[in-house]
Amino acid sequence: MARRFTNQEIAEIFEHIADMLEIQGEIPYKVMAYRRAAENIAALGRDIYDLWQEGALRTIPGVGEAIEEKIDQLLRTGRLELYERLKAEIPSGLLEMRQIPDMGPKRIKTVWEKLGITTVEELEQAARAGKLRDLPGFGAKLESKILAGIEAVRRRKIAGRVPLGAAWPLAQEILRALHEVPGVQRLAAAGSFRRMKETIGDLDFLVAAEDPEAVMERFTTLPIVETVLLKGSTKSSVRLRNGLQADLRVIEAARWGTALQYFTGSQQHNIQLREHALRRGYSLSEYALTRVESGEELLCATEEEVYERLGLAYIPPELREGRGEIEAALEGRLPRLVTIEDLQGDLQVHSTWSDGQASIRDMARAAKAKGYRYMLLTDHSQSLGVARGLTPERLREQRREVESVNAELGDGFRILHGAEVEIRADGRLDYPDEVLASLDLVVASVHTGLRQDRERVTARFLAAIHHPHVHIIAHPTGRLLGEREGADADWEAILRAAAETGTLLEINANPARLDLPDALARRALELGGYLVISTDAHSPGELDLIHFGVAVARRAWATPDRIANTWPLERLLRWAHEKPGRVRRRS
DNA sequence: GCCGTTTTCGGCCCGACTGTTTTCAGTCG
Repeated sequence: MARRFTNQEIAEIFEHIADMLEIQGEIPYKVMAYRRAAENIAALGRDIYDLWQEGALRTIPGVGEAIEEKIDQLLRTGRLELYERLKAEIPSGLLEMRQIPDMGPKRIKTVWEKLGITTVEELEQAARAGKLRDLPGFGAKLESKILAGIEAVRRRKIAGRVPLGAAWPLAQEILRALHEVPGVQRLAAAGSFRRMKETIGDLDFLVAAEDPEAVMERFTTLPIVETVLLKGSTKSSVRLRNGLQADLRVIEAARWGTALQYFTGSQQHNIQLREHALRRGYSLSEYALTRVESGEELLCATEEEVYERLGLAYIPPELREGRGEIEAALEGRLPRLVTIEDLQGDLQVHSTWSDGQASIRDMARAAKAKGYRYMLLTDHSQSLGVARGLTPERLREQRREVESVNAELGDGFRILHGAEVEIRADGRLDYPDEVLASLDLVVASVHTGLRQDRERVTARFLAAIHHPHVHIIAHPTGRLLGEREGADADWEAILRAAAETGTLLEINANPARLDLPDALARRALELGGYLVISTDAHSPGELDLIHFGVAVARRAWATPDRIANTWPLERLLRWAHEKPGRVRRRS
């Protein structure tokens, strides 16, 4: 049997195919088709093998007859003829050149054909020897830019995508600085940052101002700017010291709506929106909606106007990924997305009883101050030694403190006594059933053995989900963004079992995790499941991370009703206490 | 290569900036 590919690996193969076809000079639309298919496969909430077996590959947007056949060939035989052929034809060094700024497919093809250059090293030598400048479309300036680009790539001065949480403080710093510039009328961070995507490729800022010069000047001379990549009259790009690129566009306030819409993206959403506009007789750009027939410009000062004039309900930024949101807006079936104000409590909070940094009282006061009605205390269970997990005896002692703080805080807020219980390597839980039964709510999670094989990991999760006293599965995949992949498991089976047993799946709001990922969260909802959004706070300040989790839920199209910590306490507890009945019915 | 309340063929979003150019190609988003 052919080896198993992940969705990610298959997406990468099509991405490489697109790069190689592009260098070969294939028509751009074909290249775009492979890229789009790759993007949608990477963002799939389902295992592509399941779709393959169901004969449903064509339900993936951008997958038609030809690409379906190629996926089938790959999954059946473990090889893809087209891919192997292209790899034989196109030296791999040419693909590496794509990372160098200003080296696109045409220029790569030129140096390859005219000078026989096939590696970055050869490109560097040719540039140093002044051999590039005489090529058609090249010149002395471009030659030195290419050399600088090679150097930047080598010294890893060019960052790939960074986790949203890492980009957050940088964006705030830049926003603060731009806010101080005189004459700035409106200001926003756009792009994938505004869409709250889990990783950010670059930072995009939009400013409305009378005098673009002053804003551009301030932006390009910020202390955290390493180099200015380009600076025009309405657009500047810089590379920040950490390697992240930041772009700024300045426009007049009257065009704010179209500009913000354009700059927020995503590219796929914009393409689809602009196609939709054309069908309705408008050409849409960042400047205006233009009637195609008369050339008349309609200026939109707000995004709401843009969508309204196109006959669409307003589409929140988190949904703008080209995954059906325009059709939904057209038919008036966009979900009413969950907001931070909908939340009534935080369902994963630690204290100094295990590895937290604050007392139960301090955590509870902070939670109450946020307007919550409840908080689930979830210190670690005994086997997690590194986190000073609690023995059953300590857990009983802790209950007394919970009761005393509850009495102190009075009505209107309640600390629920719970625990974050290890799902052990054999699938059993880290406390005996009678201990679990004594808790208000039980959160179960995996911290060790994430690298077990797929069948074993899946079995562990299923065992926990079918346990009558487990109510929430925390940070399910165990991934750490930019550091560690999530566990390899049959997520479809896990999400389905969770939905059937009414086991809640956590969206962990910590920006290092964001787990469940948005695609799996959306699939969980499709399967009829319910989620919670929790911070996993280890200090009072970390309760504020909740907005990252809300963003993931919104990107998963979640309505408030499907997020269990929007429920009143009584409903939440009733739901939990009904679980043993649901488990029995299913087994 | 994908896709369809203009189409199963003929379209496929729109614009800024740079450098190499006498009017535009390439890259990028």
